[in-house]
Amino acid sequence: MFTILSTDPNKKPRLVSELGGLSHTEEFKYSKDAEIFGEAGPADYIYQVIEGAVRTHKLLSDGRRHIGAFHLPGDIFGLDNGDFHRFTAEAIVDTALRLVERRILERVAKTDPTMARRLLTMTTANLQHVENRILLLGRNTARERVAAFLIEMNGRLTSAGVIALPMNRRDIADYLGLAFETVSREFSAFHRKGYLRFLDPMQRQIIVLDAAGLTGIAQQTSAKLD
Amino acid sequence: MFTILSTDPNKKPRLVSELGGLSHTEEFKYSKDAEIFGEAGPADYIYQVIEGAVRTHKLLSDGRRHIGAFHLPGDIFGLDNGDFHRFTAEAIVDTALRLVERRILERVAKTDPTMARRLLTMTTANLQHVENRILLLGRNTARERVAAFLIEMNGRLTSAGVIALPMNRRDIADYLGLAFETVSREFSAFHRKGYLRFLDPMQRQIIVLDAAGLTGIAQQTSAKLD
DNA sequence: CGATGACTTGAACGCCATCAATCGCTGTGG
DNA sequence: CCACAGCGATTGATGGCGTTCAAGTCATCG
Repeated sequence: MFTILSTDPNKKPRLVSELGGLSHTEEFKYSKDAEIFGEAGPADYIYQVIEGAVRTHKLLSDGRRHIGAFHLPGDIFGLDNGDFHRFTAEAIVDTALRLVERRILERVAKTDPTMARRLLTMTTANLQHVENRILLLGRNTARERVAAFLIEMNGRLTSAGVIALPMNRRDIADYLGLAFETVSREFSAFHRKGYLRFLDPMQRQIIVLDAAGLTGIAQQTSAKLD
Repeated sequence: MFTILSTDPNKKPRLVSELGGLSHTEEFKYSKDAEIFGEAGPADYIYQVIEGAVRTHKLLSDGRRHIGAFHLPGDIFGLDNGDFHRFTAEAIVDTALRLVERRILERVAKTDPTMARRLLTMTTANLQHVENRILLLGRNTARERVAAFLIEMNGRLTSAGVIALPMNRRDIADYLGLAFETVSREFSAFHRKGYLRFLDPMQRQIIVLDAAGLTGIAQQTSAKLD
């Protein structure tokens, strides 16, 4: 499932610094589609993406899937503030993660209000992300949702002006509460309008030619999804 | 807008006890539709409902309204963990609230990890509520949403077996992401099926005759909305 | 008693899900 | 090395659910 990589503490120290210079971080690698933790499983660690991408999801009783979030390099996830995870986490592509034991955080937070403050800040950021997504899912059309998604990704994983989507259309659909065909159709529509250019045949490498156009469509409900 | 009522610290002490025996709580009364605080206004207080009901909402640029939550007697709201509120809060009916100054909480939390822990717990509860609502709004039909709403309210504001809804159909619609006519139609459908009985002509006093039936419709996405 | 607001109900349209066909790329085994 | 299977994506056709527009009822209030 995963293999120990290293315990190098300063390859990408954002997590460590944000969480107060903790030692005892470990690195693991997960191959594509590997499960990182399961819904209702014990929440023993929190995670930071070093390389790759992660999706967290819930399965509904009728088989439908809800993707709660995509986690990209630098992002921290798995902080559920409970003994059990509320989502399942999987690697979207081959992924390297840094792990921190949750009980260490808990222990530190018990006596250190600064650490407690950091945990609260992270949870609040999480809450705001989810509140924004409620607006999107509750009130917006398919076109608006896809536009908002593209804007979000344009801000989060663009390198050299190119969005390199790690996830497939179905993942996006389950994130936006749409059928994957609808996502595909809206991508095509934006392409036809000249808002997007595709670089590869699978159309996951995307250049946003008209960000203002997309923003105009995504409108009100704020594109600040993280 | 509002009037000072009293500073009696032990009329409904849940907030006080949960937040660690703070003094300096005050009571205020708000009349129907009065604004308690505005979106992006300074978050100087947190609030507990003593009597009545409160809705928190956001307005979108095109006039659509999203209701984030209903707050009923005993509920605490306004804890945004930032300097500004992310929602507007209004009294749905004549309402009495207890107020606690946020800077007092902040000061206490700065040195007391237990208080910090309580704030985190409340924020996490908030987060879970919102996550459940995302499932509802992202993936469920109108029928399922209304059923889930009725189950939620049946758990939260039933007295003597009767749900006495303080909010109108439009409020419910904006909470569930539906048109108010659709809410009305689903209420009627449940009534026809024998799941509900209405006690008043405006049909806000409701007896749930078949909770299992409603639960069966609300299904998977968990009815535990608080 | 006319006006207003809350709610219900009907009719028609439109968005999006569903079902289905097709295309292109990738990888695998004969 | 090529045929074929399988996956990801696009595109088309169709139908249903929920919105929108509209009318009508009932209760409350000035």
